Amino acid sequence: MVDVGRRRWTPSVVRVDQVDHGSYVPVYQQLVAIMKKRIESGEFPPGRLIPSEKTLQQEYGVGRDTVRRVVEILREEGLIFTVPHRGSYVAER
Amino acid sequence: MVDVGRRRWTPSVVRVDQVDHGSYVPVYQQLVAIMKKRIESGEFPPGRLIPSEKTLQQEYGVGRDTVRRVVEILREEGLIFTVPHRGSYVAER
DNA sequence: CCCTATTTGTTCGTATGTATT
DNA sequence: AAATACATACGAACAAATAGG
Repeated sequence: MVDVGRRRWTPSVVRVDQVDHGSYVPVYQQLVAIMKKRIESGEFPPGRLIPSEKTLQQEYGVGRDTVRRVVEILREEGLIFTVPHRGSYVAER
Repeated sequence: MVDVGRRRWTPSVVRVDQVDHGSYVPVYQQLVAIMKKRIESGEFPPGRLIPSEKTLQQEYGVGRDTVRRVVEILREEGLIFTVPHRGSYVAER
């Protein structure tokens, strides 16, 4: 449970396994957090392909712009590496 | 473009045109002037693609809003023409 | 060799939010 | 109020590389 901020009503705390379009926190930042969790949880071990951009778009109901930004950030932080036209793999350790 | 001298092997010129965010002149107007100069100098001859919006954003450290306005002005003045999903080309003169 | 599907790369189109001057 | 400017976010179109049959 993480406080992602909200606009009008309560919880003030929500699950972060889905994106909240009404949050003050940008969608791409929420998705970065989600993907980090999925990677660190071991769901995607080192060497494993993460879902394609298209899959991620559908899974989270976000645009490609957003997904590509998320992937770019994960890559910059060294969590994954991308092979053009093949996909993005989880980096070692 | 300014002669910075002190170099045997040419370019002999270096781009010093950068946007001044502290100026009273709006950033978009500064960038319009810069791009006009780049086009008229022959850096981008007729038929040549000018840098993409994203590239321009990065090169000059400005927002997309600003870049799009610049491109729109150059287009209205007939210096370039834009092909959707391809880019903007320098017009024949 | 060819055809097709998948996937990332790149670009412009459009709209909204936020802040500052 | 209006202009300026950056950030976020969704679409759409097409290219190019890859893999498989």
